[in-house]
Amino acid sequence: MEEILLIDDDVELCSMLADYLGRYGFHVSAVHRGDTGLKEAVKKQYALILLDVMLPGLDGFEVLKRIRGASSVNILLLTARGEDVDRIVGLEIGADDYLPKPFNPRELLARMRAILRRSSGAEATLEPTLLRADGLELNTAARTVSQNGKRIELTDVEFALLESLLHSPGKVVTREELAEKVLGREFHPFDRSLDMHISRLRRKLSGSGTEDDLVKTVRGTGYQLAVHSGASTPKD
Amino acid sequence: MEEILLIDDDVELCSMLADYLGRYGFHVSAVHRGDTGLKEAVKKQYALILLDVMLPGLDGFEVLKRIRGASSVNILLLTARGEDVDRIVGLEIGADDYLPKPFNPRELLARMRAILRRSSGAEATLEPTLLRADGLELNTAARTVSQNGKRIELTDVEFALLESLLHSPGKVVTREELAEKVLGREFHPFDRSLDMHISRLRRKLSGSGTEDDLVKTVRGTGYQLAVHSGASTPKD
DNA sequence: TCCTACTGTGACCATTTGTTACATTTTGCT
DNA sequence: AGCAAAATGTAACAAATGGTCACAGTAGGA
Repeated sequence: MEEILLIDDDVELCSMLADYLGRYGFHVSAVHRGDTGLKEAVKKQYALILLDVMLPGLDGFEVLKRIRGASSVNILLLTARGEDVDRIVGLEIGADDYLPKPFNPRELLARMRAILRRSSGAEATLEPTLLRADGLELNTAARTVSQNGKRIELTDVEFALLESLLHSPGKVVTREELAEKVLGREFHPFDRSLDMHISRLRRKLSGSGTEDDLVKTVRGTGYQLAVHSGASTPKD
Repeated sequence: MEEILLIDDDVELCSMLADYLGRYGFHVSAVHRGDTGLKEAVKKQYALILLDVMLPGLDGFEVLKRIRGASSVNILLLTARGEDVDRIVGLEIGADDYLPKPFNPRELLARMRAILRRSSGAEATLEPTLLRADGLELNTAARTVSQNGKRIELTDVEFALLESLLHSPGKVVTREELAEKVLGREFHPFDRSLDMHISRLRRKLSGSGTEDDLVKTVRGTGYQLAVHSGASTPKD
């Protein structure tokens, strides 16, 4: 059931829409003031917000702007009586679409679906690419790494290295594999640069006092990310 | 070569625009009266009609209405006075877009292209195409960008650059790709202009203090737009 | 015409990455 | 155990890569 927030001071319209949209699989929460609407909009994660322009408490445009400052939730603007100026400004401020009042509920439904279709498609690119193990967290989308909540700055090679290790925590990753994935070239027995990068990575990760070292060497084979706490991401 | 019909009584403006647009691959036919404009509009199939509102012979709105009666050709309205009334009425009658005079030829070009793009594609609505991530919002229809609700002014190259990155937030885009899409040429290893544009773009985006920089460098490969607040990753 | 904004280029600098050399550890052998 | 060879760790330096300043060229607008 998709959660919809309806911000409109017309109580009767609200209940009518809640009823209508309810029949099509939407759950509508309605508030009738701009300020409370804004609060609600940022508090909860709605699939879509229907926002009227003429509002008591806080103007609809203002609400729109402030929501946009905090979130990229879908917003469909409802403009009071044919005021097309509103449409224009609304679109430029960042509404996903607009609908002039009075509107046909059917058309509203169609537009809502269009917006949701678009955004669900786009969402596929926003995969939550988090790799975790043992207090380590690597976010490939944000390209950040933190250890026990503390941010760690890594260079690109170090990042790729940790990413490869974190892909299968506890498993040994061969030098050959690492060379290919991290350095993008074949491994040569006398190439020491991998060792260097491991060394640098270790220095940046805390708990590098010989024992408890997160990155363990497997002599003759490769490296492995030590896993102490059982909580990890089963990826294979 | 796209055929454009320009209906405007300002002869000088007409020749200036014909010249300007000609340089961008449009062929502009100009007429200076409403009635002759109407005739021309229905006689031939134009890709787009630029229609001034204040016209001798026949009022611009009237022309618009009558053209619409016979054809669904693209129409961009040029409003003489900045009076919003014009805009409103124009859109309600059925113009695809409007542009208040005096306008920047560049903006006209951008809007013309937007209309043509829309009409050649499937949709013919006024829906904006919004690309978002992490407080950033890029509106390809209005050609605007804002960050956390605040408008940001970008040059064409910067806009194209951000657009390319925003197409796949959190993913690395190679230099080769960017060079082709943004600069329209092949990437040459010693070409530093991409770097410059990235640099300039970063400066305009807030949060450019090394860390949490929205535009991340992936050494040896390209760039990536960092996504921190994945809309799909609720922390609780 | 001048003025302005945008784009591209060369130069210079900081950071990252690779290499060499040497220290240290491990392993195998006697 | 003692020793040598092999593997790994790391410091120091060199090379590559990217960031940005400053300037030049260009195009558009006044």
